[in-house]
Amino acid sequence: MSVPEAGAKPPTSSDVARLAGVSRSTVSYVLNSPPGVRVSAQTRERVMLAVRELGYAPSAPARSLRSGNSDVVLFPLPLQPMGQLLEAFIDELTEALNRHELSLLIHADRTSRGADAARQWAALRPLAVMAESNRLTGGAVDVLKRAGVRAIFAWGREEHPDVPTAIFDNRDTGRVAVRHLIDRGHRRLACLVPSGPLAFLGEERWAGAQAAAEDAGVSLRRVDVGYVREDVLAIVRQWQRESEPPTAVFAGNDDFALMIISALRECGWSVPDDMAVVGADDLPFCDLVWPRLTSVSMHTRTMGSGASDAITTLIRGRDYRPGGRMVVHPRVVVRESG
Amino acid sequence: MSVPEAGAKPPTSSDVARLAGVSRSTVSYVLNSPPGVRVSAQTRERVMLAVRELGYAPSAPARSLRSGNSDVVLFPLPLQPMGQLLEAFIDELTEALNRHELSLLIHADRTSRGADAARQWAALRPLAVMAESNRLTGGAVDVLKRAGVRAIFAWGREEHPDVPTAIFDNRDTGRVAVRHLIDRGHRRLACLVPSGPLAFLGEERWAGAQAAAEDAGVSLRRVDVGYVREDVLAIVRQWQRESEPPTAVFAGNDDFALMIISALRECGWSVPDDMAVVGADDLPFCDLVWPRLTSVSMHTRTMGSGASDAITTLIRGRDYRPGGRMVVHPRVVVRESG
DNA sequence: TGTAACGACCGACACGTGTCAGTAGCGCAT
DNA sequence: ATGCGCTACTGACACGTGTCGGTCGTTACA
Repeated sequence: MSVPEAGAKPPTSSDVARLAGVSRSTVSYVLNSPPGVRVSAQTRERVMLAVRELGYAPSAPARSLRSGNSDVVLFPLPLQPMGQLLEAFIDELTEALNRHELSLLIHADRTSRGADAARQWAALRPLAVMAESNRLTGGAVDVLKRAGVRAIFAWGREEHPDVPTAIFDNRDTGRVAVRHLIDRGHRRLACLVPSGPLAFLGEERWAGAQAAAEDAGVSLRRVDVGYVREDVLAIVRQWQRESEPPTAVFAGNDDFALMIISALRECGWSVPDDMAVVGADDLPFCDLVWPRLTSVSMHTRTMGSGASDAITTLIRGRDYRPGGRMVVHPRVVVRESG
Repeated sequence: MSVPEAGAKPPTSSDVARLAGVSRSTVSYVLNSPPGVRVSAQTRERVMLAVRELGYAPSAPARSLRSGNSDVVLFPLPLQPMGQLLEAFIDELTEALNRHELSLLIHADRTSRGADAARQWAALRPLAVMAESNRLTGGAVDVLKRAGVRAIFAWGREEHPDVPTAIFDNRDTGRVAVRHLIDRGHRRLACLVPSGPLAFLGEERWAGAQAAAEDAGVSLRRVDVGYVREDVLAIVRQWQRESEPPTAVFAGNDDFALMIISALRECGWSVPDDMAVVGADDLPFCDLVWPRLTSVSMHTRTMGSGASDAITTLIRGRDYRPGGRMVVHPRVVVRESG
């Protein structure tokens, strides 16, 4: 067994056939064992031996050229903004797909969208594509369908008009958070709306929070705030000067919940007695701080396997029926802070 | 322009050629414009029009079958444990590779390793593979080399014997943290060693911390601790009963730093006056809490572009020379907590 | 008028695989 | 002796692409 050089030419099934003293077709039959084909035990063994000897791996490009598509589920992912939230989702999706002999491929590019992006994705001839909803615009779906992609899914905050969408509706997040606080008896509420790269998240959560407050006839004030500690401290100082400050705050996300709790204690207020605080995202540290942080969780893990089911169904049976609407229902994980 | 069905057969360059009234070769020349080939402007335009009309995207499998390899840099990634730390690294790597017309593909499978895994990766015929060091065992490297992979890299905590490795040495992390505390004048130190899924990280950081303390002749105690809040509280209570408790603690990671700061204040101690605290990983919340959290940062972003440079160098020029050793030097980001 | 050079395009091949149709060998019933 | 069915295998084709060599028409020059 000679030492291979990097960049060498890969061994082909012809090499294996030659070494095993059989035809190339036989090699293919041994490796794929299609229904209704018999190969004698000793031939099979000779082939497998040659495979191992050469370190042969069938060329995925060639197979998918031949078969028309691959075993790839493509997940174009902008890693930047959604990192923590999507991790469990991807994790579960991966495992579920692996169980079906499919492999998840995460294509990490953040730049392209629309038809251009679709052409890039289509070039890989994947079985399925699960893309962010707002990147599937301007004919992107058509390009993918034309390219033979069997299942097209969207995920994100907006439902896609033509494609089943896994909806992370952040209005719901705001809604359940505020409803929880109202159920706890609070009547004067505040909602932090963070600026910065994830501002859109804050806006949506605010919208849901506002709706919930209106429904219940409870006062809710909007507080815009930058992603720095001093802003949060200023807000608390302001509240301290008021005669009727809020008694509970939905912080918009866990980072801000952490900040505002720190700020409150810095100013001598206690949580949750003087002020209840609810975060969102259910990050790991929610369980690790004093007081433990009540937060809104999207059980994205469950959703991962759900998405996998949908994908495999669409791939196997070929009735492609848009309109399935998977909504992630957020729920409040009640801890000590509110 | 008819409505395409999902699962349709993708258009080929022959379709484009037919529609444009030229030969297939001409289509290929228009799309790739190889050196020394001329195509008239009007022909070119007719072809491009047909391309758009059909939504044609050249089949990546077919191209890489023809050319022998793809434009893919494969990154087999177990998303689970390293999430936050790797995010910036991947982010930067993606952008750097995109600049070279290469695309990063993250293959999310956690199960396989060694030669089996290598065969799976090799099947894609990628240009380069950047895998976790401890998965490149048992002939995996040979399989990849045999499969024509031009550049093989490892990343992780151990240097790979045969392959350039990007080393995240967590002993260094412990070392710089403790050295920082010593420089600040502390002489009685503690180091938290977390249990749980990331225990190995804690062990390495502890090893480095211990070495730094020994070098300086300073006392450092090891404190094993579970990933729950109560353990941390118990530790602080224990310290309060001692006559000469530590004056500074390296918490092992940012989560524990957060916990121990909370616990300390719960018990009436102030940070950093009564106890200095240093975390590690430099998570986003370090800047958002009171007091701001001093932490050890690995500037993985820089490393991403470094890795990209190495990869492209190895791919373009074909002199493959193992032994390059990229070490990520951690550095202390000094804030208020210690 | 002959021919050389050149621009613009085309035909044919190879890449590695899966699979269909076919064949050689053999036992067995007619 | 002939035909049939079965096992175990092989030969040949198609998948979609990039590229080499070749051809056809036009222009330039002697």
